[in-house]
Amino acid sequence: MTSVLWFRRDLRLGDNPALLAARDAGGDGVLPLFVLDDALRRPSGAPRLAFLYRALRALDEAVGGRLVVLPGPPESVVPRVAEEVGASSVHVAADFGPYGRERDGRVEAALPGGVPLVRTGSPYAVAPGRVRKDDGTPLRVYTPFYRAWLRHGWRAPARSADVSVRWLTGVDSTGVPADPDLPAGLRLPEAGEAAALDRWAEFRDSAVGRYADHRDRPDLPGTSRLSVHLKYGTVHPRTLLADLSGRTGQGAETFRRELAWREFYADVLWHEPRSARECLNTRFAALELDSDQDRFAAWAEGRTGYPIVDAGMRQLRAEAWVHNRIRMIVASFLVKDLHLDWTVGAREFLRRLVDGDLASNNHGWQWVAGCGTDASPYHRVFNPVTQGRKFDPAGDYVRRYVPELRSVDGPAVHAPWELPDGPPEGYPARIVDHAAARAEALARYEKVRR
DNA sequence: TTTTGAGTTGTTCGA
DNA sequence: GTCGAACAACTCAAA
Repeated sequence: MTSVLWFRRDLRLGDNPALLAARDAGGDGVLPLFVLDDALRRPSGAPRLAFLYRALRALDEAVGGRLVVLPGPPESVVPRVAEEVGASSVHVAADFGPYGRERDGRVEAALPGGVPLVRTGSPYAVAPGRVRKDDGTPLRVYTPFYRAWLRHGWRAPARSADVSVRWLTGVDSTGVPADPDLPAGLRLPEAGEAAALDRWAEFRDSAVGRYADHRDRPDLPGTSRLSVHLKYGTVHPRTLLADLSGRTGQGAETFRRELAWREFYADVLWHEPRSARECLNTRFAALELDSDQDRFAAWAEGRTGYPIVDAGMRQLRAEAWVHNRIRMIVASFLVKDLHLDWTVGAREFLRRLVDGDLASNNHGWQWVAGCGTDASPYHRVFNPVTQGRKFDPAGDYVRRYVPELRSVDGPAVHAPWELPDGPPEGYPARIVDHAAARAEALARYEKVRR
């Protein structure tokens, strides 16, 4: 008996229940497969593709160079490979995204008779759809979800790292593609399972204790930087949660809540797949939007004249990653100051971010736009200067990414138009007046409210 | 069924 | 400079 283990976004061997299922079903060997699906490759930006390819190379090494990588539509590649090796089953970690669910349905239907697509585990500690209220309906507010999620609990990590699997060969592979062209100077985090575990160990042993205090500070290295590893499954959240269990303290608790946000948004998306592309709260379809391309370009290229916004958007292009606090600030600026459609900003993020995840990204944007799970406070408009002074108190973050402002010392960098000598040469003037833009946003939201 | 309490991440104004 | 209240109701969760 042989089986196929079809990797998707679970590019690791440790704590991998689908791997154990594949091994148990395929006593004579398991064929490790990755399908280069154009439907996923096309919308992913170069940073994400490069990271994916590097994670695949690490995985290939971990399976002794036997990873079969093939381009094409999964519904033709997977059945063909299954037939070629005479597999009696195909194993995956379940995918809960709108595209993945539909794709897996197609693959399932295309497999030869008697060969099941076996879904074991998921990229989440608790699979989307499992956490429910007593009456069986899903939760739409984060805090009650978090409590129910904790009550529900999760399995201990699967001990698959040391499991010996006989990896099959004999199927031709095109191999992992070369990295796409990356923006000059872009440095990506190291990919692969070992790198993920290293990163986690470093965070767990040093920064997690300070996480509650430092996680909001873009000028400090206070966050885990694990988002990209969770995105590609080079580490499973269950592994992190197990490691945290028994740890008291605000830092561990806050980090656990952040992991739960990821699970919450995946759950929301599972129940309402349309929320990937439109407001969860349909009333906001009537919100009056602008579509000024010049303003969008100024935002995307980091020349709005608001230092913290420009620093954030330049970091996005330079590093394919941005601190969450900064994501909120630049998102708020696009939505509330420029009155542009959140979906346009969400798409730009997904294209640029190495960790871009549909559920987390698009629901995060909806939180900022006020049309997602967070019910009401539409009057919450981020002030880019106040946010800068509060979360980048010395101005170090801004100066790191905006060279034109490096001559300005201290927090004065957050409002260069107030400098006695005026703003430094070369730094753009503000494209909008925040106070006026805020009033305009409140007026537009007020109309939708009724 | 009804009622009550609560809700990640904010800003501004006036005392 | 600091602090609390107002923003504006509304929806969701749970008793």
